[in-house]
Amino acid sequence: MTKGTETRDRILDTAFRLAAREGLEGLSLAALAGELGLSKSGLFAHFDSKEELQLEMLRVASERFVDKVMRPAFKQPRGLPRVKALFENWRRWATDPSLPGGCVFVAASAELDDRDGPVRAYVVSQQRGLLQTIARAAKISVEVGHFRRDLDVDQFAFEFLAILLAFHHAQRLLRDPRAEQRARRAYARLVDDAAVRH
Amino acid sequence: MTKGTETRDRILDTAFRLAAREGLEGLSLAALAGELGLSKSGLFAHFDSKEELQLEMLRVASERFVDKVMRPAFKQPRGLPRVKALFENWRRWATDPSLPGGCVFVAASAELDDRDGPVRAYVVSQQRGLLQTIARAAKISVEVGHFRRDLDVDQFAFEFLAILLAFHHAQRLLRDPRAEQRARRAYARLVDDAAVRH
DNA sequence: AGGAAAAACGACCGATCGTTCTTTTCCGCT
DNA sequence: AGCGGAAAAGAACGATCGGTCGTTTTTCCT
Repeated sequence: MTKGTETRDRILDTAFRLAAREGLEGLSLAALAGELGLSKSGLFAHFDSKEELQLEMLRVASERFVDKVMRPAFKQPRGLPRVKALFENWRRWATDPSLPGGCVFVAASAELDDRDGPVRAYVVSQQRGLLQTIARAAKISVEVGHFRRDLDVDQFAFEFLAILLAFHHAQRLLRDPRAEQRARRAYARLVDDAAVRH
Repeated sequence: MTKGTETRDRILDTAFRLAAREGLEGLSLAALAGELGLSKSGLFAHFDSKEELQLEMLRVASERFVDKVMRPAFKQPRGLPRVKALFENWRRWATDPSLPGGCVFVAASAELDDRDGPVRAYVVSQQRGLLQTIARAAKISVEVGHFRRDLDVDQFAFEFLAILLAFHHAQRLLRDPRAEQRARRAYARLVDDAAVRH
C-alpha cells in the first residue's frame, strides 16, 4: 500500500496547485490527469468522486497552511511577536510563487459563497477556525499586556482578515506593486489601535 | 429593432443575476436560456460569443453599481457624508436580496485573478476605478476639512475596500450575523483615524 | 520465482459545454 | 394584406465534462 498512497499524495499535491489557478470546479479531472502523466481512470481509482477529491485536496491545503503559517507563528513568543508572525507568514502564503493562483481558500470562498454541500461546509469551518486563531492570538496579546484590556478580539480578527483579503485582491487581481506596503501600513494601524495607550 | 434590444436587455439582466450565483464561467448558456424561456440558439443570436456576453453583462453590472452606489452617494454633501453614503450604499449592494450570490465583481475578481484576456482586463480597470473613486471622495474630505491634511487617500481607499471585502466574506460565506456590525465598527475606526485630530 | 492484490490503463457512457447552421415564426412597415 | 427583415427555434457539431467497467500491468509478499 506504499505506492498507492504515494500516488495519492502526488495527486492531491498537484490538485492543490492546479485548483489555486483554476478554482475548485474549474479543475478538471482530465487536466489533472494530464499534468500528472496519469490516465483519467487511473486517477479516478483513488477517489470515489470529484467532490471527495476536492475535500481531500482542501484538507491537504489546510495542513500546508498550518505548516507554513500557523505553526511557525506559534513558535514565536506569546503576544505581539506571534500576531506579527501570523500576519507576515499569511501574507507570504498568499503570494507564494510556488502557488500560482494565490490562496486556494480565497478562490474557494468566492466560488462557494452561495452553493451548499460538504465542500462549502468544510471551507466555512476552516475559515471560522482561522478567525478564531487570530482572535486567540489577540487575546493572548491582551493577557500579556501588549494589547489593551477592552479590545474586542473578534473585531480584531475581522479586520486582520480584511487586510489580508484586500492584499490578495490588490496583489493578484490588480497587480499593484504597492500592495505589500499598503497591507503593512494597514496592519500597523490595526495593531497601533489595539495597543495599550501610552 | 425595438424587440431585439428589449430581449437583449432581458438577457443581460438575467445573466447579471445568474452570474452572481454561479460565477462568470459557471453561468451556462443553456441555463441562461432556460431561465429566460428562450432557446439556446435564440439567445446566442444576440451575441458573437460567450465572452462578449460576459463583457456586456459586466458593463450592465457596472452601470447598475453606479446607479445604486455611486450616484446616490455623490448627491450627498462633499466630505464625510459622501464617504459615509459610499460605504453604506456599497455595503447594501453587496447584500442586496434581489441579487443572490453577492457582488458579481467579487466573484469575478477571485475567478479571474490569474487568467488573462479582455474580461479580466475589464474587471481590473473597473476595480481600479472604484479605488480611485474612494480616494477622490477622501481627498475631497481632506479639502473640506473633515480629514487630516496628511492623510494618504490611496491607503484610505485600500482599507475602505478591505472592510467591504471582509464584510462580503463574513456575510455571504460565513453567514455571520454580526457581519454588519463588524463592518460598521471597522469603518468607524478607519474614519476616526482619518479625521482631524481634536 | 510465483501468485494475489493493488494500481493503472483504454475504451466508452450519457450529459453538457459553447457554437454553427438552416429553417420557421413573428413583427413592423407600406 | 402582404412583404421583408429581424428574431427565435431546432437540430446538430465536436469537445469536454464526471464517471464506469473490464482488462492489463505493476507491486508486494511469501
